[in-house]
Amino acid sequence: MKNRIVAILEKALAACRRQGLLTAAEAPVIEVELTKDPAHGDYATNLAMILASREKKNPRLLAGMLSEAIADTEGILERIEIAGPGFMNFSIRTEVWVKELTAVHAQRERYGMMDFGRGKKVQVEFVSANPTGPLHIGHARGAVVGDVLANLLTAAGYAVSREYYINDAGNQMRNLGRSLWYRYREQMGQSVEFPDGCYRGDYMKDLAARVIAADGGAWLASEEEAVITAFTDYAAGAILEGIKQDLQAFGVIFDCYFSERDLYRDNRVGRLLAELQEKGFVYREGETLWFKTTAFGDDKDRVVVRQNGEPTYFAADIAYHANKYQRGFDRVIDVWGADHHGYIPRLYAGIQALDRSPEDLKIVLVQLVNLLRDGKPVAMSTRSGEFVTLREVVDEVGRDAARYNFMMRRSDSHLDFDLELAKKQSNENPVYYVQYAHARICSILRMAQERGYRAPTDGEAALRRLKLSEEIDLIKAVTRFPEVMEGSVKALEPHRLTFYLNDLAALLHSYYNKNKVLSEDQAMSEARLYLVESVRIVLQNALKLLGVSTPERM
RNA sequence: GCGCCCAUGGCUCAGCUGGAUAGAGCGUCGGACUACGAAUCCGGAUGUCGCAGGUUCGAAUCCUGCUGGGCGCGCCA
Repeated sequence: MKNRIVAILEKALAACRRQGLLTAAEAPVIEVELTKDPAHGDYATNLAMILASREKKNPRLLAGMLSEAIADTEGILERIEIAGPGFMNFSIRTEVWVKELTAVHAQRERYGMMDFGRGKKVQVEFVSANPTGPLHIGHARGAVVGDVLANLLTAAGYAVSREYYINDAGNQMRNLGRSLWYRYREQMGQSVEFPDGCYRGDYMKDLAARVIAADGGAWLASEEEAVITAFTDYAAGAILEGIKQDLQAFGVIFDCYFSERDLYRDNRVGRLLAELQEKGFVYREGETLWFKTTAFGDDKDRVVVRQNGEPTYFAADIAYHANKYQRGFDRVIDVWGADHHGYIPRLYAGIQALDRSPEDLKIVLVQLVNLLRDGKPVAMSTRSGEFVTLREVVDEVGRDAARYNFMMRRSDSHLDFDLELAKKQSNENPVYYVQYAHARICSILRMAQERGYRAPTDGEAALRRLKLSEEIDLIKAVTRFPEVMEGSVKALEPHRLTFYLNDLAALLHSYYNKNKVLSEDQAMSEARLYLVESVRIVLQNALKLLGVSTPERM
């Protein structure tokens, strides 16, 4: 609908320019928005005020001129009003709103889906937690953000791949193997002192027990270095397997798990560094290799190969991103914890040295979750083993409530997650408000079937009965869905969906309480069935994108 | 010290990239079930959009400077 107004305005604008009524060199971008106040009609544009400054003319006069030039060939406009400093307010005819619903019914589960992605390959990389322990509640937020972003991009017509980067090549991995080694010895009856940096959670005890169950004390006889290497692989593999299962229970399924070790396997890191050195972005200082990130706006240059000859994490990350583009992704989205923000300029420098545009990389920052229990902060640390796992959250709060909760704030704002509150208040959780609206409609549909009522199939005649202001408001909300989708995808802001859903559910509940859908008047009932069914379709489509279920009964 | 993010009713947060009288939820006060489901609805109260300037027809939104909070500044990952 918005686009139709824009199109009408474009024609009017062009007409005015042809007639020499407008003289400025370039035509402005036309912006049309939904009005907040019904007194301002349905849509409004500030076009005349934008023109006013360019043309040096009175905005209200310009608005009048544009209004004269408008040719409403489709007959969708009830009236145009000029208001305030020069707004043009458009009121859409009621029948036109009602007719919009036919698109919802025609497209059903495709309603709101778009194709502007044009099949371009996009990769969303998220979670990417080191396999040193189970995922905890902090990872859960990133998991949902990444997953829903991927859903949104898919819905916009992109070819999306979900990827998990496994940082399995650093010192942390070695610590993991060593931690298991100490636990193992402890359980074999030796007295051990755990060095700093060890992972001490219960899951390590379980792993040690599994090793003992399989091999007994056989490892005690082996040389320590060899044991640690073997234990590292074993622990990382087992933990990663657990992570995959936890993610699956949370409704998150990756297309690809990419191992950092693979980057070293055929010397991709080394070859990449050589290439960058050739291009002049890498220089040597003694044994150390530096990347000239300052050439791309970073504060200082960064080391890519240490004095001891080992490449840094950063070096591997450049190689990793080079690899992403080599795999044909036109656009790469990384979802990171906000504590990594200082790393952003570095990575942008990296991809630009590879001749990629900064446009090809988008980093979405997710603020860490502030975990509370009864209002008091809970300290979390993977190493000490004190944390609430993703699995526990899913089991206790439920998948739907957990996912919806994480989607209720912009990803870059802090999020308090109170465990007791989430559990205790599960019945008052906003997710149920939305799901209840869906279940309610399903209930009406069941009742309608019993009475032998059917929503009209093409139904334009029958739909003329929908003319209450609550009905038009509901239709407006329903048909706004594609616009919400588009904005949400383009801004990479999935939280907009939950706010929209809340609005839509509120209108539905309000309408339900005020007006009976099913009555003695069959034609009226059927028209209203058509309306609530369209609400249901949109609720379902949006909830599906969030990975939240749509119960027919609750 | 330098950099990034944040500051909006009592609390938690939106505010569609500069629009008209700043909105929700929770909480609070008062109402609505012989009803298609009360996990719902209806109504009331609550604001110097951190402070001070600036940009313009117009600022919660953009710029500058303060104040207060979070995070980051490794040849860790």
